[in-house]
Amino acid sequence: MIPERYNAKEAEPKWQKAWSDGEIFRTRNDDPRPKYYVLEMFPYPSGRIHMGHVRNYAMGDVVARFMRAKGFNVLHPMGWDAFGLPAENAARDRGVHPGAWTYANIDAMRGQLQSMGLSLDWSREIATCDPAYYKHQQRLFLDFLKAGLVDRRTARVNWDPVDQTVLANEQVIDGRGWRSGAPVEQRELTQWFLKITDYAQDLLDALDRLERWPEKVRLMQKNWIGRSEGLLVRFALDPAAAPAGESELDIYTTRPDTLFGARFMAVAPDHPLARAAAARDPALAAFIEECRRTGTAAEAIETAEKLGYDTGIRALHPFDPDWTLPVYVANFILMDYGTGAIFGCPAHDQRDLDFVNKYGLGNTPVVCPPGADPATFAITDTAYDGDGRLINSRFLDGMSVDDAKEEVARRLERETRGGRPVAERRVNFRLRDWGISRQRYWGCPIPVIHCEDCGVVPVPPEQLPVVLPEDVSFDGPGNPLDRHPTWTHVDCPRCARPARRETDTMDTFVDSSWYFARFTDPWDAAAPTDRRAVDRWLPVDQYIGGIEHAILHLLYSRFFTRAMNATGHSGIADGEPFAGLFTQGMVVHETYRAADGAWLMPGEVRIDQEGSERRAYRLDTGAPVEIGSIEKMSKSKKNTVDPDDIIGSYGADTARWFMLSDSPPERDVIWTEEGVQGAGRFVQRVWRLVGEVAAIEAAAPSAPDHPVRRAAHKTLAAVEEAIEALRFNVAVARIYELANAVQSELQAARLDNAEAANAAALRQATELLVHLIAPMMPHLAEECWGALGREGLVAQAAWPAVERSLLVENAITLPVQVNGKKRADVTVARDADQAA
RNA sequence: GCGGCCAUGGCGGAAUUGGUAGACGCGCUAGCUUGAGGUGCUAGUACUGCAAGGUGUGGAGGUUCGAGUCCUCUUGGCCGCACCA
Repeated sequence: MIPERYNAKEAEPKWQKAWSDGEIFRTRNDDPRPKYYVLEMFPYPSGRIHMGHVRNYAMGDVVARFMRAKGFNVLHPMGWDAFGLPAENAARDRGVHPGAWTYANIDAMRGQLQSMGLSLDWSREIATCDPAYYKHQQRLFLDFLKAGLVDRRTARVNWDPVDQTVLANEQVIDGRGWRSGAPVEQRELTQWFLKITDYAQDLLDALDRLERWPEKVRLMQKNWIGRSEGLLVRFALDPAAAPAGESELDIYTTRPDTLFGARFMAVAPDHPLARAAAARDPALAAFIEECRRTGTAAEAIETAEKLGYDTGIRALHPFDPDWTLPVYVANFILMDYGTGAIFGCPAHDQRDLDFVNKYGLGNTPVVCPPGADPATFAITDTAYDGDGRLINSRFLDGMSVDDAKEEVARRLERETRGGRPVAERRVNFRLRDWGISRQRYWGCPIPVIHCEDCGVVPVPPEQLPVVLPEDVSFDGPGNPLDRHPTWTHVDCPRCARPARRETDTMDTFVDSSWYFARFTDPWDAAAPTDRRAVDRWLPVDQYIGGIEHAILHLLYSRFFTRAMNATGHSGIADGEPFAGLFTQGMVVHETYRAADGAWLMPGEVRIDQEGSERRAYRLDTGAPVEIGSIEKMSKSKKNTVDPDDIIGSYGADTARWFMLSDSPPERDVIWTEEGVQGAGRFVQRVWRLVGEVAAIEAAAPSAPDHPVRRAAHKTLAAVEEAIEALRFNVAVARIYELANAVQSELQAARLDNAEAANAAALRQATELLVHLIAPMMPHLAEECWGALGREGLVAQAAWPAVERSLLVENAITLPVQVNGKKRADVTVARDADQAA
């Protein structure tokens, strides 16, 4: 006897236990079936999962369960991106050790994920803060060091004054720290770098081959790598005014064609020539100091005037030694792009034009736009950067921009000064090396030792891991490791004399740059990876996560797999970690605001539908509440919904189903109470249908081409296609259609007094329906599977095969159009040969 | 400023990729049923019109027998980068 209502609260833990007891999601590396690796970005253990996680993991689980049913050996693991600053903040604010805080959070979140019924192989669980994990990361670091992929150098770095740490360029957003939001300062520090620029060209080229990546992400990475082709030109300096030892100024330009439009030279405030000149000119030194203070914040840059200081140094034009150009130090020249120096051509570069207009240096147009009169063409406030014919440029006159570029390059390449060519063609990248030093405690220690005599000495591999000390205090500012009384003191592995441990830890993005590789054999204690496992499993076939990692994590990981290939830790084809990438949209929700302006949580308001009007009232006082805009769920706007509450009241299947329905997965999904209720109604409707179908006696075999069988197989084909394309909302809609078809047929059958052929067809269609919902609502599917009298677990059942013959209609209805308007339908019988 | 994406009913969206626009869900309307745990069922729901019909995928053109889909221009919204020489 089947109870009337489906009880998710009882059913879900029951099936979760059945899956777990049967170890049916445990993946073996020696399984001979074709592999499929599906991975969702692992979470930071903040303490609670949020709806974004539910959406992300629901999608991944559909793919995992579907591919498993399709006969693949599916790897679907989960872990924790467990190092990071919030743990230290918790330690400081609440006096709990970062490790204890982190592991408590992991335990809580693991329980939440398990309540979602995800088909994860928990035996492969890893946490990046576990010495058993970061030990291997330290090993990778040492091997990268040996291979020349690590650099230690003094560099001007982004310093976050609030978090008291260095940030990578990628972690500075609009001139502010990505976590603290504080304006970033520039500081000179000795830092560890991973030489991602070694792979700039390859990282760029391979993007074109990542066909299953969103175009948007590929483009963002392309722009971030920022390749340009140009000319490095060595300008001679007028010896009369040059500082001692300085005879040349190297500039990089992508517009050598405009060389005859040059009006000035400019160098960055940090440029060696600027420093040399400042040494003999206190006013210049003061100007440079002023530039430094302006900072790099977006607002500062936008409002900043172009400022320059004439050093008195003069550069000689490469085509005319009698033509001298003043050398300025200018605040808008970046030291870390090109050579940190430019030649200014005001007529064809807006920044240069702004600059000359301020300092009265004038301009000479050298490119005449098509249609303009070369005799009268003049530039005043707007630089012209388009195509055209060269003018005022001696031997270049009349040439196109491209021809002129080529001509200048050809001539200057041939000329030499001091045994070197005056110019060289250069490919330049915007991408900088990845600074990984962080002055924090809760991160992976960089495994090197500083010895006064031997310099920087790597920790011998057999001494790994360098484990974080437990007894640290978070009272003072800066890095607690620096203040540790004993941990820093260590003997030099080379000369055995007292030495000092490196106290910088690695950027947490290092941790997440190879975890997907570790999942392939997380038990290996001897090495970061087992070559057979990692080469077999990687690349990840389908990676799913948020667009916010379009550059940071996804670029670093692409670098890491290349570096691992180079150091023998992997042999991944093309060096690419993720063959397929999907970036899912956010979960958004209405906001509610009380009369006093305070935000209210969804649980604090009651929504009334008054005709077509929706009105909100406070639950406690009944006072009217303003319904605000729909925004990303956030604590500050209080428009969050707790997954625990939803799973507790509706069940995980309802939450999963709603997350997958409604919006296309790459777009934002609006979480609504009505929508969840709709999903909950469907759960009950499926259960009722299954119950009624199961109760009907199927006396005779089904007519093979019964309409409901036809509908079921059409749906099967459509859902399969939709899941493969990750179009879960379409798959959901097709399943609704099938449920409607089954329900109609059931009613028809009841009216016919349960005609036998219908009953068998109905049963088959209903079984297909259960197969179809299984990847999305796995618990309900198991319950229905049993109710239909099927043995075993639907989670282990093979995906049904589409009967192709049922997809072809015997009769075709054709619209008859006249002048593009439908005027009639004509139904014709399909040719029997074609129908087969 | 540069680059990209998007635009379809009251809402989220679908459209076999150039072939009946609005599937499916939400909401709403009417009726029946149920009556204490998120009911169920039936019918309707792009706009306009009593109807036949007409109009309709942000706007304007174009290609085509046929355009939500392709091309050109344009408007609005969202996102990324941004003194990159």
